[in-house]
Amino acid sequence: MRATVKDVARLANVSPKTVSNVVNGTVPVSPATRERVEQAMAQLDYVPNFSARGLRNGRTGLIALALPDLATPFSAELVHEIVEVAHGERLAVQLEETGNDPQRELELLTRARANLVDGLILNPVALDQSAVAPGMTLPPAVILGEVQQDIVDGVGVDSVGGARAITRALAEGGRRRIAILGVMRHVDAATAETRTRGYREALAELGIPWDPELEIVCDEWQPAGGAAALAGFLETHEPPEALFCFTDSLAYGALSVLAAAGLSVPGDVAVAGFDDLAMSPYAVPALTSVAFSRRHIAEEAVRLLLEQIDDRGRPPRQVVVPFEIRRRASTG
Amino acid sequence: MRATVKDVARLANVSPKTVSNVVNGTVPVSPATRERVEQAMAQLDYVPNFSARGLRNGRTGLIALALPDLATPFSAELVHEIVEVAHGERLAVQLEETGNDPQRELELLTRARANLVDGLILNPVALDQSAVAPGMTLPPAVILGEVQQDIVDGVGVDSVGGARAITRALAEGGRRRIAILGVMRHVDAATAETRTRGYREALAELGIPWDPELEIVCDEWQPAGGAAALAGFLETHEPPEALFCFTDSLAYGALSVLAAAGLSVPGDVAVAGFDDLAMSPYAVPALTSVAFSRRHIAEEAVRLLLEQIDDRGRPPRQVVVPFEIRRRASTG
DNA sequence: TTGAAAGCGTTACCAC
DNA sequence: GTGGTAACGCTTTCAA
Repeated sequence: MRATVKDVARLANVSPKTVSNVVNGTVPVSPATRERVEQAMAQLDYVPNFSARGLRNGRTGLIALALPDLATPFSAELVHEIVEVAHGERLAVQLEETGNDPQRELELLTRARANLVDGLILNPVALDQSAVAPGMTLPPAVILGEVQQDIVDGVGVDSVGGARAITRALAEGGRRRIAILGVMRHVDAATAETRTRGYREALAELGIPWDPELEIVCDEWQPAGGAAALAGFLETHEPPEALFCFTDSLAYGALSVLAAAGLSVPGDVAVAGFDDLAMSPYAVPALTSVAFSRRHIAEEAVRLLLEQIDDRGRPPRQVVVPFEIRRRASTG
Repeated sequence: MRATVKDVARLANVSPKTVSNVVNGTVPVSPATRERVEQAMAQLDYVPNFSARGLRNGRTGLIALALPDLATPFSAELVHEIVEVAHGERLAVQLEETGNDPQRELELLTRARANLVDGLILNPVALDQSAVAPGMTLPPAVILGEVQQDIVDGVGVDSVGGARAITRALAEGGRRRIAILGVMRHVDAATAETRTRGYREALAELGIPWDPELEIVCDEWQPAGGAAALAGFLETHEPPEALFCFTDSLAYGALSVLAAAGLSVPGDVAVAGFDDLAMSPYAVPALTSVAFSRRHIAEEAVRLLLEQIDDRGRPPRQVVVPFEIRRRASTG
């Protein structure tokens, strides 16, 4: 059986309260007592019971991270940073997968495993504003991605700006037939919308007429989905001069299809992505992308969450992290 | 303030125990009572307090998953499957990152956050047998990867067999100068050792003399590490006819370097990996790899863990999941 | 600076 | 089938 505060207290000849004081370090304890208690803890291999602590003071030291698809490289990079940052704040991270299901997203946000986790970092895909009624009491939560919920804290990239900048970068070599890959039809995805908007704004600024044919639909933002969508496009259309893929994962699929079709990148088609995944410099050819710091996002998200936990009802706040274009071989 | 069993009981005119019975469904409850209680729960938006439940019955419904590096695509695929399988067993997953630190691995395994999680799935890199003394009482734990701990449950692939099979596959076209990428020098990594062993066994079977020069050292199993190691090799050696990379991530780095060096794959060098990541079919060229089911691993790991939780002290068990060679363009 | 007692929300045990 | 009571391990009063 595992040792409890009582066991430690008995062995150290103190009261349970004193043991607690030593463990938590809030109240000063005399060095001699502290020494005795610490020795007793070591001897009994004492580990605090987090359930009991959580029950007593309403905090578990656990936060939940909910992402639509955990299997992607992007999720991995984000999870990694959030776990690391949370660890630095002595928080553990519990993982949830929402699978693009708005119902599941909403459920987490409202009911939550409300009493197991202190707060929630959520990357919703299809959660729309109206779902969260203003009256509801929400758990401390931070939304990742496009800012659409002004009721909750949010952290996101400037998707419109990034899309505009990368579209302009693709146009630099004089290319004007610029396509995008990743427009969503069946899902109401804010990220796809904002990136489309940035693309269109760039076209307007460049004086390039908008051609709806060049907005390639792809509901699955994975290499397989991107490959299938682009392959379908090439069956009925001339290749574009440039292609902006809404994520690097989509771009990998695109590069694969272009290589198979005997089209050279960037000779025939310049290709760019968004996210700048860790492996994008090692794509063939190395992929130009819109980069932003996952660490930065993680830090802001955890910080905002802790602020909310400490001060419920503080007004919601939005943070936008900056992006940067990384030019590599895929755009020449 | 959040509703408790007492609030629900009062509203439904029953005792707290009855509410508990309804929630847990172990003891039969009359339909009428059940109806009243469920209505009261809905009305009060009742959510059970997991800390209290955990304190009371010694189970939290949380398991920990500890991986060396969460940022890799492989981790993402594994995490995804384990979270899904655990979810099916009504378990939540808490994530830990060990960063190849044996100290951290050992700490998790022995002390653990012992009272917050019911069990632990651990993918150790450098944990050696001797670290875990036979006398220690360990929490329920399952080790992922090479079977080296016969004190604990384990789930792994047949790394030796996979490495041998892929080496033989690389030799099929008559190639005899076959190199490997991913041998570890600074880390005592079981996976690297077993894959090296499989490679050497295949060479012996094929009658190909062993050349230590062709065992390329690379301590970092990422595209960047693989690229750097292979680039260094090519500076002082002729290119091999075939290259077995110990993971697909390493292979991505290798493909990138070979393309930059103007070497064709598979024309000049056939390349194969291990893991068969989701994006490997979309590498340029599509990557041949040793495949195994992450889902299978997840199912076995969670199953073994649950068995242990239900029956502490049952003798440790080892599971080996099968592999399969997936031939793609990178080997012709 | 330390001790005693109460209570967090839940469920197991035992009565009815 | 249902209700009381006690206990899980911890921390927060309040006293000394």
